[in-house]
Amino acid sequence: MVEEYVTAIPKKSEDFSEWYVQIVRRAELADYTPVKGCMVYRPYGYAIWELIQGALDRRLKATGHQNAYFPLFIPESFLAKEAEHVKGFAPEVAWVTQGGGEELEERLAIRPTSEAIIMHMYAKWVHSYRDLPILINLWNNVVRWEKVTRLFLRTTEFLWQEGHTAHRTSEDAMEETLRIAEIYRDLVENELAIPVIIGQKSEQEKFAGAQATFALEALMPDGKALQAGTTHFFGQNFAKAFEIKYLDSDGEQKYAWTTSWGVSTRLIGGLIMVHGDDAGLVLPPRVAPIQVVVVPIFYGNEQEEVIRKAHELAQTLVNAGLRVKVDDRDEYTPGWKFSEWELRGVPLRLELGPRDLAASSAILVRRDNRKKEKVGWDALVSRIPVALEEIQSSLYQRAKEFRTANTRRTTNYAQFQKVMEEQRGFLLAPWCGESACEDRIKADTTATVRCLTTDTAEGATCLCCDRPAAHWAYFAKSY
RNA sequence: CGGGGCGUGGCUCAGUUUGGCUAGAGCGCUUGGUUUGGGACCAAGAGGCCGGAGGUUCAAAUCCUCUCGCCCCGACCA
Repeated sequence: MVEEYVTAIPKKSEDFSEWYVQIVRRAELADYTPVKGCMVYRPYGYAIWELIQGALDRRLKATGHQNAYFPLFIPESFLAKEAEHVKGFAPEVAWVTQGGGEELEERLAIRPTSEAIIMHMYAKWVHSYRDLPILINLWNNVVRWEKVTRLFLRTTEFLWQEGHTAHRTSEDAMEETLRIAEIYRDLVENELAIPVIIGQKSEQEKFAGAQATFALEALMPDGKALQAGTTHFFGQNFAKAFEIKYLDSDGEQKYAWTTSWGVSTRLIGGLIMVHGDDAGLVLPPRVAPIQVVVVPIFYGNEQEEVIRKAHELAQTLVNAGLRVKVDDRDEYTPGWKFSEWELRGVPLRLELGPRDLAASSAILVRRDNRKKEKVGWDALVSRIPVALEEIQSSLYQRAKEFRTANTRRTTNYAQFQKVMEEQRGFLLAPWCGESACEDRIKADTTATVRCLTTDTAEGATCLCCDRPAAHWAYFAKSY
């Protein structure tokens, strides 16, 4: 049983939304601003983002991608070149109509995504098959005028990365689209400890302008799905709209094949929801800005010695490559600090007091299960990295077990509706692929097709009509 | 955008129904002292003009109008 030390936070199980907002603010991850729908990423929250960035950036560079930067403003006419794209994004674009006090001849979109400006530039850069592929990634911000916003999960402005690639063949582009999806899976499952399913989006749910969209979907504790990342295969849609043509080795002019893909700071929202508990945030060690907090416990005459030793042990851990903080403030009691660092999600706490000093050891406490362990000073450097890995893997396992327990298979529409109403979670069901059924399911249950599976649905009929099913699909309510 | 809820020191809230003197509490904050192994205690302090604008009134946190923001349920949305 988990004891409750922080009373001011609502219980996760009782008021999930309020719990979420409180964690974000009390752990100092983010705060509201005077601008509607816009949030500040506070240092502790931004540090998590930097760790996620680092982890993904390494993976992207290892697969040949390069970072670049493109402008914030996109001329309206560019956005309009790909018909589906503009139709999809126009309703949520913020426009700049004046500059330096003068009306602009053509208004500028504040990028909701950068396909338009990037495709324009790629058209200038690509002439020969030798110029392909182009593998560029951007770390930037985008603006989408959302009607309803939630800290990290959906904000008017948010931080993300958007990759944009151009290829010689359809196969190359599709391979890239799927490769990135697997890189995302690796990132989200292994760094953030959040299990995901990957699958293709339905026609209705795919990206505006894409031929195929693949998504990572994660299950949140309230039974709703969170789209954790997407990759898009554009075919030649954008290449044709923006005239990205090259001369192939056979002497023919051909259109390039393009992709784009992105993950955002929304991942941080997923982290909070999936791993947090009634005492606050629980961070997977690999993305924890502080992996170990050392709390010296001192009484009058031993204070100096305890603090000195705490810093000495901390330095040893830092030298071993760990992210460590010593909380030697004397205006707070140890108990207060325990609660505070639990609220902030630090994976391991190292307690060092007079008793430990006498025994040349320290008490190591896990955030995820509060188990305590006495560790000799000499063993800390070897024990702590192992303990961090144990936590990392335990968080992942726990999340995966939750998902397994909340993924159900059904072919019966009445049962589907009942489960979606009472338990939520992922529902695997056969679907004909027609948007009429998709619409009906949404109207009846508010659930949507999260993604399709590659499982064949031979012999099965659609969940809600008489047609033969085309796919098994994952359904869920979503964020 | 529709329906509902809520905006009062940093935080959580009372006060609003039935307008009335200097707007309250707990926590937090500052200073001093005692403490310190699960959010310590005592004492003395600082801090709000009641989300914003307008109106009614002798008098507005309280009534009316407009407006901004946050939360929830929908609609919408990579």
